[in-house]
Amino acid sequence: MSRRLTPRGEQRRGELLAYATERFATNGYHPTSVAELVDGLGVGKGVFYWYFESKEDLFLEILRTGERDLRRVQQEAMGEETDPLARMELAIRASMEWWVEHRELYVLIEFARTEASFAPGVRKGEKVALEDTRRLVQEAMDSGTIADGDASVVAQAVLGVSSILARTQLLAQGRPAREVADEVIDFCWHGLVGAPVGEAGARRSA
Amino acid sequence: MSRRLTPRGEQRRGELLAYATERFATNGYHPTSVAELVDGLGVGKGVFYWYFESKEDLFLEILRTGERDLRRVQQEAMGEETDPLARMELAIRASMEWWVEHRELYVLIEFARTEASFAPGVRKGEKVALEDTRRLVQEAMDSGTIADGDASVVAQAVLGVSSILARTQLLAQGRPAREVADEVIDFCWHGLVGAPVGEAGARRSA
DNA sequence: GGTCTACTTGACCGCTTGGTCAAGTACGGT
DNA sequence: ACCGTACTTGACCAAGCGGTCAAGTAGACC
Repeated sequence: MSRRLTPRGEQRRGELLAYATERFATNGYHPTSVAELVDGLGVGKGVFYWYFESKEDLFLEILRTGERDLRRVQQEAMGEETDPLARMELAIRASMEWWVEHRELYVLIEFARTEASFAPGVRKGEKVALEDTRRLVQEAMDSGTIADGDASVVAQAVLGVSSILARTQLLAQGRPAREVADEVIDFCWHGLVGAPVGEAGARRSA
Repeated sequence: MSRRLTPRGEQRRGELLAYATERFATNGYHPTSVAELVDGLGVGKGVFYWYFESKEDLFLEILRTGERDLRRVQQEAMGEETDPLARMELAIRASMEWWVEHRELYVLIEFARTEASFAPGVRKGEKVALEDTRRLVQEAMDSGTIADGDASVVAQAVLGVSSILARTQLLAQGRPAREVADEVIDFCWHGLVGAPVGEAGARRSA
């Protein structure tokens, strides 16, 4: 849309984004109508189309800002750390904290991947996340910290474990971010058979 | 619906299921209308409602039969094997072969998880899969093959790695099921740091 | 007080949707 | 040849959809 907004307008836009995020996440994108959104906020329909070009535009906006914010948080968390595995751990921990605060986004991204009109955007975002991770894995392989292999596949596996434990442990079971992050790292670092699998899933080596 | 079908009817029903699966997977559930389905098959709309109570009913049928079939294939693959880790490996390999033949189902299950009306069904199916896996992990922990920990979390992680590598390597990249299964097992067994991570991702210990 | 622009209203529109049904057709059994 | 039932047709429907817009309101700045 790219419209100049006054502070008041900015706030309305924020209300729409927040409410739509919640409705889309709990009811689904398609079953949630624009009418439902404006009624829920007690405003006229024109308000919606003042701030967004279309329902699809709104959804893309939610997706884009979410992905951007997560990446920002991860980069910030890694800070000045130079060791690749340590960087990865920091990013994973930060991600878990982030998901707790943005739980609705999980299901929205999952949905977006299943629809032809949104999938390309999601894939682009995931490509970035994969590349970020792949680079760290490759570095760790080069320095001999972890065994050689296909860095891309390994990175994908790490993302998979993070993703599924975020969904099932963090979001569904409501377990603390800290604990879940411990478990992600524990499993990714040592697997099932490998060395020190801490009983509480909390001890790591690196 | 539970209607008695002649062989001819059975075939029509199969056509509808197959075509709908393909359309839903590539175009999305909501954007694909019943009209599009019957037009695509060149039949009248009444045909659809002769075989299915509703569009939702059709979708649930696709989901249910898919999940049932995958589980059947896994159980068959494990056969008489008794070692828990070996059973797990057999199930993972069988799953990969299965996904190649039923690639459309992946995205359908993902979508179903995001919609209030379908999510409970999916969760039930996933609970079964998790319990199957958890039991194997627990057995392996009890026998000392793998280190102690929360079997449920570890099982979930294994499912996560299988799932994401199935999606990205097998379905998106089109790599052979055999190779992808190797990589799942390699990562799950040893993680990043743990012992023998084969260069080709193909050597395992157990 | 006037004016300009950011914002808001809600009736309205064209269109599509999932679903129905009275009427017909194909076909196996006798 | 005829009957019964499994199947097929497609016009039809109410409801809901995303989106528009002419008209109005509010508040910041002069």
